[in-house]
Amino acid sequence: MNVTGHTRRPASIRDVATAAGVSYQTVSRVINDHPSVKQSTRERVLAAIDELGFRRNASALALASGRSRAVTVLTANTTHYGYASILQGIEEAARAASYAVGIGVLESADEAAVAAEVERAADAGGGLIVIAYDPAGVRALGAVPAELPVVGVVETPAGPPGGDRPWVWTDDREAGYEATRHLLSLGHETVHHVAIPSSTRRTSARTAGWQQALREAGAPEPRPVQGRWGPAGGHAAGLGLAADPAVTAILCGNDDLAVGVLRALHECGRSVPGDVSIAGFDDAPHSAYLTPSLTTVRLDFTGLGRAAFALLHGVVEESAQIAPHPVSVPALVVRESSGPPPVRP
Amino acid sequence: MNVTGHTRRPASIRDVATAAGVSYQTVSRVINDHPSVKQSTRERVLAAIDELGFRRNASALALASGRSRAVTVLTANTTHYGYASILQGIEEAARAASYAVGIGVLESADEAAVAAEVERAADAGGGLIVIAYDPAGVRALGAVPAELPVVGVVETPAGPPGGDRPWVWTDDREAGYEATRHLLSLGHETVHHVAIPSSTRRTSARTAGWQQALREAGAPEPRPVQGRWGPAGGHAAGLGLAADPAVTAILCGNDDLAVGVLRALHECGRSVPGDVSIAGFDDAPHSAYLTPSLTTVRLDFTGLGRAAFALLHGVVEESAQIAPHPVSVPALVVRESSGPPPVRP
DNA sequence: GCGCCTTGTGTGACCGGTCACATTCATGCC
DNA sequence: GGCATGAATGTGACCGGTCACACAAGGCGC
Repeated sequence: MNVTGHTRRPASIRDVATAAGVSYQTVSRVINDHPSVKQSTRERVLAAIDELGFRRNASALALASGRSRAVTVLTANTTHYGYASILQGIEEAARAASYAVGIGVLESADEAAVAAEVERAADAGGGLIVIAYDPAGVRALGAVPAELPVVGVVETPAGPPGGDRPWVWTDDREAGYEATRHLLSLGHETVHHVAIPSSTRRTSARTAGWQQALREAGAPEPRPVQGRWGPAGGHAAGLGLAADPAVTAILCGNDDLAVGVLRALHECGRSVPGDVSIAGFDDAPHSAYLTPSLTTVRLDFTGLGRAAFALLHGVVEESAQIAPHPVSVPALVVRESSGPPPVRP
Repeated sequence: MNVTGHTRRPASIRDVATAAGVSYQTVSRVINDHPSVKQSTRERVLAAIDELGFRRNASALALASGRSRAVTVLTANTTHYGYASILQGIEEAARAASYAVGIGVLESADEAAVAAEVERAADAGGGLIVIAYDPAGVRALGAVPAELPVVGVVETPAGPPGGDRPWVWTDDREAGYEATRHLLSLGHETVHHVAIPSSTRRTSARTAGWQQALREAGAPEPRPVQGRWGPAGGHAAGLGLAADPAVTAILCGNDDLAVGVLRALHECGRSVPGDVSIAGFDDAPHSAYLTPSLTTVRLDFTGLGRAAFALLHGVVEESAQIAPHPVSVPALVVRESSGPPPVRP
């Protein structure tokens, strides 16, 4: 609450200049740490800056200098663990490079809605990072005008999504493969699968890895159950699988789904891992503390976010280029929820 | 990929103007939907805009018009359910008002670090929303220069945090009170408490509500166990409580902590709710699907975020003012994890 | 004692928009 | 027919910075 009551407009460098008895250019030199300013002058200007509460106008800076030092993240979700962690990684790296971080949520995968959101993000200026793990994200990545600097966080590097845009990725296919191999190695005849909503109309990379492992092992390939996001989706899908006594192992598209599946099995009186083994993806913070604790595949989302920013930074600043490769190998974490199948009667 | 190879600077309204054979002001009128532009002219300009891929420069717009239509959210965390949900609510409301949303993470509560982050956020222009649920956030709210438009999302409206800034809040104290009353009403002699890290040096509002309920009921007041964030913190705290046979009811500062406490009790062979009852806060998505499902207090974080933005919007645009009151009443959700205490031998 | 470089400072144009005002032309009214 | 009115468009200044360049004063070599 200032005493004057009405909000006066903030001080500009010219205000500071007159207050300090110098030209605006000298003020500009001071705030930019230009060497050739006399010490006494510098102090006078700094005093004026402090007194007037001068704050450099970001818009004017961006307009005049051309560089915006901003990145906007487009994502379909901000609350799911994986998405939130990627965002966190991006923010970390951006902060270190003193970039501003903006977010835009793709609430619907609808063509027009996505286009509008991309437009908004583009208007914000600066670079773009699009999390293209789902249809909305993939569509958004495709809708980004060609002249804008953009990096995609994608599920699979090959294939149409992303076009010729730079991208980063985690090896979700490998993760799915590893997890499935683990379950098969315990003696399960096959592994059922509750899939996350996929980025393409076909199947997610995780699902593809699962399929590959089954095929290599010569195991039967049950049809994957399409889950919605979140524990509720897992629960719904799990109720169906729990009713089938032939199901002894379930690979869940992420840990959230796994929570729902665990609950569904519990409700149907099937024990984990006694009757059914469960594995998830992501190693969310609570997964280790569930009962039973969850076997899962850990993916370095935060590192992925950092890599995405680093890549964008390289593109925008046209300096060091970073090779777009998987930033980390997925790590299988075996816990209580997976074990050998029940002995056949 | 444009054929020229080198990135040419984006088209401005003057480029569009010459291409369409009109003045730059006419272009400005077209992009602002000014009524008095001849239909044929408008079409000509729109065609030129389309052809040149013109995009209105956000910085120039903000600089010239004064209005920035941006809000920066300062928060200590983006992944915890409550924080993430508030952010989601803010984004939703901001998107509806076509505001850009920026985020700044307060990684440390250290005075200098917080000040630097506030500075960065202020530089970004536009309004600020500070989530002041923790020491870093409270400190940040206090460090915001007086002349900047800011709204705090606070734990308790009274008291020093926030100063005379506008704020929104959820009635965490009431939530703590309700949950404790519920547990007492089941017949527990008293309720133990694992607290979330508090916003002040004293106790969180949730803890205060718990205390009040115990006092009113004349129940003994055990010292609250200070937990860190997340399931790991809950687990550590839970191991201590699980060892004490006198403990029959535990109120956890949030659902994440509750997951850890549940696990700790399980490891110590104490059943829930048979031996010990558990309640949490927040009603996180997975809480309903845990085994046992978690009794908790639901708080409308998304609505809180929307309200925070609405308030800021009112402050910035100096139009409709919204009364800063609790946006929703906390709702107790009773599930499997709470029940009567075990019968004394 | 003159030119020359260095240090310190100021001036004008510019970034890409908006705003206030001026101008042109067609129309309606008396 | 003269004039006010309104629609359609253009001109100049301005927002708050940066950049390129000009310029004054002092130190140094010759």
